[in-house]
Amino acid sequence: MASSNKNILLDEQLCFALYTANKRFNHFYAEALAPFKLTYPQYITLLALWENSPMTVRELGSHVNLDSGTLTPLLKRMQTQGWVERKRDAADERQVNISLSQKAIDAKPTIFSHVNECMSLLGMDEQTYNATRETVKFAAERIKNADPKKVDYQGPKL
Amino acid sequence: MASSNKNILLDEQLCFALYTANKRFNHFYAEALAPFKLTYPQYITLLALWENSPMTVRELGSHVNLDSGTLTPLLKRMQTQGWVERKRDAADERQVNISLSQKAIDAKPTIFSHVNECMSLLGMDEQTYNATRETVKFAAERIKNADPKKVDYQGPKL
DNA sequence: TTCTAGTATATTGTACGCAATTAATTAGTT
DNA sequence: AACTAATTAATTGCGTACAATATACTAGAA
Repeated sequence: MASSNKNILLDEQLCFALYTANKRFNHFYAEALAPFKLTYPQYITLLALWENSPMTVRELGSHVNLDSGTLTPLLKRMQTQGWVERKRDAADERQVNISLSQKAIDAKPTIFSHVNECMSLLGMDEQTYNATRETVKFAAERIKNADPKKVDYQGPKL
Repeated sequence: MASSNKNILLDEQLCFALYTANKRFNHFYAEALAPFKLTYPQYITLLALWENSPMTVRELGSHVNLDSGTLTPLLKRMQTQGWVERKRDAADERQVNISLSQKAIDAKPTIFSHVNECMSLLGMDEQTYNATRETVKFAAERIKNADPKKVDYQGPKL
């Protein structure tokens, strides 16, 4: 199987465009969420819980694509800040149920309206926004289904 | 100024699509680069250096969008692995010049052909790939120019 | 030349992100 | 009931990211 000898330039890489865009969004949300002392991963955790609370750590992780290694300390910090509550399930003590606190329930409209106002700064109309999101989702789906292990590396060991 | 009351759903957020796509790409490259024991940020550092070596830490950082807080330890690890060399500039001892090692120069074609083979697994034709990249770059540019600090938060302190 | 302002890198502290392992609990088999 | 396999969280270890600070050096003004 002949391999491509094509040159690889940083600014032409889709991965680098995504990497950069993601970091910019992180910075954007860090500022937008600063009044609430929330980080971006904490915010998407709240988004998931606002849609469905309570959830087990595993369920929550399947929504935000994070495992317990990330979620356990994150949720402990959110509990300390009063956003969520963590309770072992009485029926199945392996599970921990994560539920919204009253503070989180009350803050939802305030946070939504502030984030929506910040988002309007992007100056993207709804169609462009949706089209961009679907394009990114399409790429994400392709990446998900690609497994580099299928390409066995035969070259020298470096 | 009336703020939008629009609901915010996780799966409709562009930020979350980018966040997910970026993590998938990270995983993809982790596997693709495993034979070379390179992480993704180390790989883009090499890409920048293959285009232009040597560079100071600051110059390198402006290409990959990372500051010394990230680059200094990353470059030390890459030096330990034999990918780069770090030398204080004789003329201006504040600067540290980062240059490719012989190993990195030699490995370039091998890594390029292996990464290109892995990329072919995505099954994206060149036009789709380029269009997707430009769409993401366009969004990144918009985000860059938006400053949430311009939206002053008037609500209750949480 | 000496003081000061500016610049480049390094360090510190906090928070992810994830692979790998561990510990606790539950379910299934005999 | 006793043993085994599977499941769920928590923990550990490593590597980013980045704000804020510290340190070392250079350049410019008086």
